[in-house]
Parts: sequence; C-alpha cells; structure tokens
Amino acid sequence: MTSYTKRTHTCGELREIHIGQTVTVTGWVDVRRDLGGVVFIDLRDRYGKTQVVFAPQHDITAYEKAQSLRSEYVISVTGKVERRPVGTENPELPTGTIDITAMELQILNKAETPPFPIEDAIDVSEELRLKYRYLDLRRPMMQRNLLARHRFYQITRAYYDRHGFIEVETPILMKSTPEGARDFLVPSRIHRGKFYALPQSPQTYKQILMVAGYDRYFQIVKCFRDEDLRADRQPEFTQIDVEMSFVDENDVLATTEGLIAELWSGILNVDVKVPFHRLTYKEAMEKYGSDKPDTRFRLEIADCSDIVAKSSFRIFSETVAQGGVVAGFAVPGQATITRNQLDGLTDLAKSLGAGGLVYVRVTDEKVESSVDKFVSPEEVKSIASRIGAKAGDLGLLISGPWQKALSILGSLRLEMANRLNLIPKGKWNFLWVTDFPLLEYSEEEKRFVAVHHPFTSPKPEDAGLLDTDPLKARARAYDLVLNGNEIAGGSIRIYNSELQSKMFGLLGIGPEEAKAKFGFLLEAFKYGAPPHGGIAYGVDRMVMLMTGMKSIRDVMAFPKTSSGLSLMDDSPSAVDEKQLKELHIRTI
RNA sequence: GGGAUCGUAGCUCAGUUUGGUUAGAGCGCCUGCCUGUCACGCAGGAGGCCGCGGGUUCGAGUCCCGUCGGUCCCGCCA
Repeated sequence: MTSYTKRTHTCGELREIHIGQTVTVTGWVDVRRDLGGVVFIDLRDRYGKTQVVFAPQHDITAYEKAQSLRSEYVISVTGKVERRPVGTENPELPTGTIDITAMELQILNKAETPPFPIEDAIDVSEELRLKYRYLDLRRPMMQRNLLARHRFYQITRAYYDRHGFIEVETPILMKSTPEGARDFLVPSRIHRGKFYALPQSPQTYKQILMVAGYDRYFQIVKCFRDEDLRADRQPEFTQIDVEMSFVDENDVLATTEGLIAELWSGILNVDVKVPFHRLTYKEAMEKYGSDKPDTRFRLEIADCSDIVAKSSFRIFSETVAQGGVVAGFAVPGQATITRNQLDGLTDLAKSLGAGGLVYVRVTDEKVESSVDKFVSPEEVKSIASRIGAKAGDLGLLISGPWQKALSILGSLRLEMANRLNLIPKGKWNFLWVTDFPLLEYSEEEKRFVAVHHPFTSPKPEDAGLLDTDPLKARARAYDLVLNGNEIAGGSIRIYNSELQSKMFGLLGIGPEEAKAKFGFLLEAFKYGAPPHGGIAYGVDRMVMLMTGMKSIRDVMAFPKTSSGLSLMDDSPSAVDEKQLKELHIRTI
C-alpha cells in the first residue's frame, strides 16, 4: 500500500488533449514562482516539466501548503488539466499550452537547497558535480546521455542477436597475465598469497569460447586497467566484445559496419555510409601523422626526405641518411603567423620530442624559411611545392626518425586545425586503419612487445619475417577510427599453438612462463581451435562522441576523477585491519 | 613519474602583479509584499578556516616551502 497518490501521467506527456481530465503527477520541484496570491511550480521528472498552479480559489489547503515548497522537494499533485489563459503559454515547453490547477498537494519529501541548480546551463566545477552525482544525474543533459547509452546497449543486443551471436558472461575474477596494462589485483582469502586479477578484456575467454564452438559471441562487458586517467580513459570502462569463428578481416569489418550504421541511425538518425574507407597504418602515419587520423580536415603531410637527402643542412641530410624522414605540411593562409605563435608551436614540437621546428613562409615574391642560411633556395622551393604551400601559406617541417617525426607532425596538424577552427561540426568520419606492425621494440623493457596483443596473427605473407626481421612483420589487426578517436580495435587471432608459442618466444616469454601464464590457452588450441577473430568497441568513447561530450565521464553514471577517486562515495578508502588479516595482506 | 592550470560566501568569480583600514560582485538562500508567472518583480537580510600545514614579516587572501584536491597533457594505456 502506498501512502500517497500515485501518478496517472508523467511530467512530460500532458497536452491539450488532456484538458478537463483530473490527473496526478509526481516529481521534483524544479522552480517555484510565488506571486503572493498564486503559486506556480514547474514539476520535473525525467520525462519533462509541467507547470502546476496553486491558487486559493482552486483549493485553499493545497495553496497554503504550496507556500512551503522549495527546489527539489518531492511531491505528488492531483489537479485538473486546464488550458493556459491566452498569452500565458510557454512555447519553450512541450507542455506549455496547459497547466494543472492543483486540488491536492502531498509533500513526499523535503530537500535541502542543492549546491547547484538542476538544469543544463550550469557553470559549476566538475568536482562538485561528481560529489553530488545524484543531483548532476538529475540534469536533463545527463539523463539524455544515459538514455543514449541505454539505446546503444539495446540496439547492440538486438543486432547481434539477430545475426546469430550469443551473449556469454566471462569472469570478473580471473588470472593475472603479463603483457598489456597494469592489472587490478584481488587478493584471495582462501588461497594465502594468491591473487585474482580483474580483466583488462575478456580476450582469452572469448578465444576459448571459439574453441568451444560458440562461433559467434558478444558481450557488453566491464574492463579494468590500472593506468593513469584521461578525458577519454577511466580505470573501468565498457566494451562491446565480439568474436567470430571461420572468418577473415572482411567478415569482422562488415559485421561491425552493420552495427555502426544501426547505432547511428537508431540513436542520432544519421545515415552512415558503409563500407568505411580503409587506410594502412603506414598510409595513416605518412599522411596524417597518426594511427587514428582525423580526416575531417586536410593539412595532409608530405614526405620531403628525397629533396633534402643531399642537402648541405646536415640535420636534414643526416636524418635521411640514418633512415629517418623530413616531412611537413602546409597551413593555408598562415604565412603571416607571428613570431610568437611560431615559438609556441616550436615549444609544442620540442615538448613532444622534436629537435626543432622548421618553417617555410610562402609569399607572392619569395619563399623563405627558418633555415635559409643552411638550405638552398631551390630545396626550400621544392619543399614548399611538395607540401603544397602556395602564396600566403605557411609550411611546418619536422625531421627525425620515421615514427617520431610523423607523430609530432600529427600533433602539430591537430593543433593547427584547432587553432584555426578547421574542424567542421556534424561530420562522422569513420575509417579503418589496418596492417599495423605486429611488434614494436620497448626501450624500457629491452624486448619486443605486441602492438595489439600477443594473440594477434601476423599476416600470412609476413610469417617468414618472424624469424628474420620481426619488426617488419605486419599484423592482421584493425582499428576503427571516428573523427580522430580510436573507438574499436581487433584482429584475426593466432589459432595454432605452435605459432602462439613462437609469438610468446618473440615477446621474451619463455616456454615455462608461457605455460604458467597462458598454458590453458595453448592447451585449448591443441583440441581443435577454429580460425577466429574479433573486435572490441569502446562504448564510453562512442557514446561520448554521439552525445557531443568532451569526456567519457559525462556518459558514465559514476566516473572517477583524473586521480582515480570517486568523490561521491570517497573510494578508494582504508579498510579494517581485520579485513586485511583475512586476506593475508599487510600494507607497507 | 613529469608538465601546465585552478582552489576566496552555497555557486561562479574579482581582489594576489606592487603585503597594509572592516575581503567585494552576480546568482542562489532567508524574511516581507505581490493572483498569470515561467531568468517573475519589489524591499530588506543572513552568509567567509581566502583548500590545509609551515615559514618570511611589525603585518600574509597576496611572498616562500610543503601538502591535499579538480581539470588538461606527456609518459603509461597488450
């Protein structure tokens, strides 16, 4: 039994067709306007707002009670839907042609004055929003974001179900594995000194599901990585995890494109053109200086190494001689950029590891550069021509090792696009980046590490390189990029235990360690592993982009701050000595 | 681990450059008046550990050191 009158309608649904009906609405007091003889209340729930009028001629008790109402009081109001007097309609509200004249008011709960108003246009620190997250989540914008996220889940489930995929849950308590990000560890009470790890992804489980014959799997799953946070990175985040058997890259990519199209049409009513453009990693780096290029604007990079290979400017010629690149891009109309701004760009380049930044200014009369003392005018002209700098344009050049120089150019490219407002709104530039290197060398660990993960298959034609020149081997890996954001990544996997063992060997994981850490997977591969591959999507990032947010925190109900704290419930926090003892743990 | 930036009323900020009387503004809040408002209006009022700790100084919101917290970035993120 409820002790209050339940709602007959939500606060968003009453219209002129309801005029004359007696209704009950429940919700939160959005704002109170007390005119003395009459009190107006905007009542809010997640469906909308409806104005309620309290006046003595309708009901004196309700009117008197309404004087005490304050923001965020929770009430139930019964009254009659009436047409608003001519001239008092509110065109801002969908319910603005009617209001409810109150006959009964029940105050279900009082509320303290909130530390910030419950509305979209707030100018308040994120710290405060996170501390009072339940109030922040009452704001229409946050409700819209979480609703979009909900729609995302529903469309995803329906799509994969329709295509024969089955959703399988995999453990949250699993084995800690080497490689990749730092694990979150969970001490075992029963097994003294042993630990579970929270999954960085369900990678090994989904591959084993393929061995088990569940040839189309998906899961909406939390993943955990104990690394530093960013606007688009949280220690726990959500992936759509997918794996398919008896497929190649094209099958995975096409299946993914189908889902993306349905998500964008279902949530944003946007038609996404498929298939998406594909770029190899090499092309992406050389043209955009990034493995997740933003193609909404140009500023494309051109290689000038051949022009300066014999240059008397030794920084250029020696870079080329050592196998590096001299490359750059043109910035239209920026020949007049100030010395000060150029210094800023130079500082940015240096902070990213560049030795320096060379610029070229093209005017109607001449082409001048910051290295005119060292580089011949013919070379400077050729460079300007190569990068496509015309009269009035600025050219920016970086020299250095291939990946480093191009990456810095990629950062400068983004910086210039932002400064000059070159990034158009409302564009959805999806593209695939393929043919990543399989391995890279880690200076820190003095060994090869997997670019994607250790289960990624090399391209068949590069298999021989594993023995001769492993860094040259390309992977059957692919990333989905949207407007310069990596939103999904996957690969065709190794399904042969010998090849997998060889991979571990290359990664410096010896047979003993491989057996200890991944023995179950190698063992499983001996019992009939099908060829398989898959992909995982970053749900938070995708919903962030879809809702136009700048941080994934705005599409997560309860995110952490950039130092990993939860300001609402104050976690992490100290625990009782008793708990530690049970877990055989001592803090140092 | 490193860099940048911020922390003053419930909120958003000014004041810090150049130390000096009683730390201000807008919004919000409270009280009163007001019967068609919707950023209601009008009048009045309350509200401060200047993040915290230490130092310099006759004197610190202001200078110095440390620390805690927010945001962004580099490293890190198979």
